[in-house]
Amino acid sequence: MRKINPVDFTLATRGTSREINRQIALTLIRTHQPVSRADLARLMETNRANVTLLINELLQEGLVREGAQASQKVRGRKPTFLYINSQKSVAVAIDVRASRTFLMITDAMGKQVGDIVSFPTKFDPQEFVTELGIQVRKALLDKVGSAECDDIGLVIPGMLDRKTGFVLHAPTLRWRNVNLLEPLSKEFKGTDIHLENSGKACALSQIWSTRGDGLVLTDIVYVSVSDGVGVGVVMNGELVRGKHNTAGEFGHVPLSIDGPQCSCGANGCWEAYISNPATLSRYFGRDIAARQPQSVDVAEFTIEDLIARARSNDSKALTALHSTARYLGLGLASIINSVDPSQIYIGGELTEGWDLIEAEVRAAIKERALTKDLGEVPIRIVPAIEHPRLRGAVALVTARTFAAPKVA
Amino acid sequence: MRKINPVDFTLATRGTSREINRQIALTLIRTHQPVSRADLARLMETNRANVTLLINELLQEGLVREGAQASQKVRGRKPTFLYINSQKSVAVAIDVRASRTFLMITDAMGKQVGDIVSFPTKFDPQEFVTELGIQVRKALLDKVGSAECDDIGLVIPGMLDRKTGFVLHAPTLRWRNVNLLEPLSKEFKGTDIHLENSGKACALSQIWSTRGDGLVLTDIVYVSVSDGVGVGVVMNGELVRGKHNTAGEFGHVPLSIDGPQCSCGANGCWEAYISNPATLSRYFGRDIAARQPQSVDVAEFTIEDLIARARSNDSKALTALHSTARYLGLGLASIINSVDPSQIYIGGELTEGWDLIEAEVRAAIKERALTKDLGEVPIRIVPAIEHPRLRGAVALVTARTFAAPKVA
DNA sequence: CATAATTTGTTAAAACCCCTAACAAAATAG
DNA sequence: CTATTTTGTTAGGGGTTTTAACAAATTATG
Repeated sequence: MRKINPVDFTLATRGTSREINRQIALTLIRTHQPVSRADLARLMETNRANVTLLINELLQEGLVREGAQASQKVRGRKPTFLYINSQKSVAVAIDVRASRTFLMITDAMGKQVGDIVSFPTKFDPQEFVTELGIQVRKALLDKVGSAECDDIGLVIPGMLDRKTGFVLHAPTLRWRNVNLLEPLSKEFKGTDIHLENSGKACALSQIWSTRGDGLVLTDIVYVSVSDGVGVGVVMNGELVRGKHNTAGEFGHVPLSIDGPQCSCGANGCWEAYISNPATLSRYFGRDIAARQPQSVDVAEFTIEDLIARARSNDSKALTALHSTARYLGLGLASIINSVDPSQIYIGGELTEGWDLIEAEVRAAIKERALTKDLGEVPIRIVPAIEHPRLRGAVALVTARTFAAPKVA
Repeated sequence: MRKINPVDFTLATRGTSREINRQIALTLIRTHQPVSRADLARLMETNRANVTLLINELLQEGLVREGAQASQKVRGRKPTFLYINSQKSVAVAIDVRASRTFLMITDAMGKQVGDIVSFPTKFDPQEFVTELGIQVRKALLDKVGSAECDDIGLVIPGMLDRKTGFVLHAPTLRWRNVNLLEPLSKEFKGTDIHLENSGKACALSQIWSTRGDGLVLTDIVYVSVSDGVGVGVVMNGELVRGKHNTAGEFGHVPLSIDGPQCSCGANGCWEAYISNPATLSRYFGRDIAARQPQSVDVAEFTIEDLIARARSNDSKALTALHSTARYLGLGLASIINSVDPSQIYIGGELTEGWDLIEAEVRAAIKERALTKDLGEVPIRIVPAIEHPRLRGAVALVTARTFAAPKVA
């Protein structure tokens, strides 16, 4: 039950029905492929005639392709299978982080092409874009034989204004009010560029992922625990961006307003309890607020090292992790009580020690969850190997081609 | 950019375009009335022919009526004005509270008919429904001359399952797992009954209200401070309900996990700092957790009394209010950081002393808001005289008739 | 005051789309 | 080989937007 916006609506025209059904057909081919026209007609609960017309249009546009005829055991004419034409376009997914920038080439379906490449992130925005241009073109030539691509999805760990393409604030990159879209558009002429905060993009990628095709969730939360804490929320099948595209900053909701100081200036933010630096500080007995600005090139003791020590019976390490686990759970309870999601996804280095902390996390959640149901929200760990942020960057692109048309 | 749900979508049929444009026309008549067909054609950026056809249908259904011809100063044929036919149906809005139950008769536009009546709330669900039936029919006979109504919108201060119509937990009513929909359906045969949590309904009513017709907000938060703290969130023009319809419980997000005990059992919930009992306890120096179960019929010292004392230079009262103001702002900051709304609405008895606390609230918000924009979110006070919960109950009904059709 | 100009609202026909029904194509069962 | 079944296409009916033309109604103007 959405309200129609009386100053920004979309009238239905002669082509609207076609547009809607076209996207539904695309969605169903994407989630059910390989699939025949007759199958689609059954899935869509319409007639084959309608499907034929829809598919002819999609074939002509090159969005869909026909495959080999299937052999089935029942009698009757063999169906011709349909697939999303993944050769239709080439996209580049880019994950910008403080240490390195990662990139990956994908086809129109968002399937990875070739391996992931990475390079050190340059902190000067202009230099960064120039370097990115070189690396992207090199990767494209390597993997698809042409330096051209149709779409770029880029995620950064920070807040940004999607209308202007400005990075408002990315603490770890030390970017503030940086116009990123303009130089990118100049560097990559003729390609559509989609920017998003990495936490939001990760949340997007989870509702757009096609694994476990039966399961369809429209209300989920993605929590990324790393140097900071990023959160993305999807409600009613749509990413929650808020008025300034800064929604989802649960990382700065306090556990205790008198708690340790956070990098944002306030006290007792969730992030100040559970970020990797917070956990490490707890282990070393340091004051979190007093920590030096991180030097990127110096190999430091990492959270992975801490987890390793905890596994080899370093009781101090395990205690530090358990503290983090408890605070993680208490903060998750706030998210759960306020958002009531169907599922929570957790990413970040911390998840490699999930078996050590799961019980603590769950106990803390139940301690504050308002109802039994809320206390039992399923939590799925997203391992680093799945490259969730790159998947998020991909989702920025795929969402465009498969999303529901704007109507009413 | 909403994802199409591949297991629950709505195909466009022959009538879909009409359905969409019909609702758009209704919405525009509602927000711009009185309005002519020619005006509508301009607003909708379509031709007058299309509007004529749409309106003819709406006239026949009785949803729209023609008014007098307007005299305008330009030359040309006089336009005939169109209006929403508010006599089309009768609705009853019901606000159930621990002390009393309020009800109001409205027309199809949601306009109040007659005055608001109230009666003591019976705590036994069956008795409550029986009493409600008597009162509603009496009010209907009084105000519209017939005991029949088309829709009932009912809000309660608690969590409920909208699918089954069960009240999961309404602390102040002492209802737990009460089947409310079934006895209501029996009592009011042939009328559509819409139940909702009062905080959510209040949020709904704010996006559906037509005052200040230019202003259209799609991301708002309603915070109700009373015996407890209720919050409703609207994102992307749609109410956020979550998986179990329990989303929005920001009242139980902690300010300090070691803070005072809350009625929910956890410690340091926002509600435990800013609810009316919390403020009163602070004034009397009582421990909040130790307070006796409230006896309803005993006239107690209320928050209004406290505000009155603060106005007459009772410094202790003012201090208590200022503390509440600060905690209110700190909690609002959490909501602002996580939701990034265009506007926040605050209702409840506390708002009668808003002039005394506004500065403190704003300062506390800015203290924790992540960006300058977020610190400056507009806040609008909803005075009790507007009867926000009854307005919310009305919105449950009006939203149905004017909402965008489900498509794709 | 007659006529031109302008605006509103309606009607007829064209274009587009879904939907039913019939049919051709292609495969299996008997 | 024939009947049966399934797939995919084509033709026509009905609903909807859209264009174009027109009647109705009012004001401006010479």
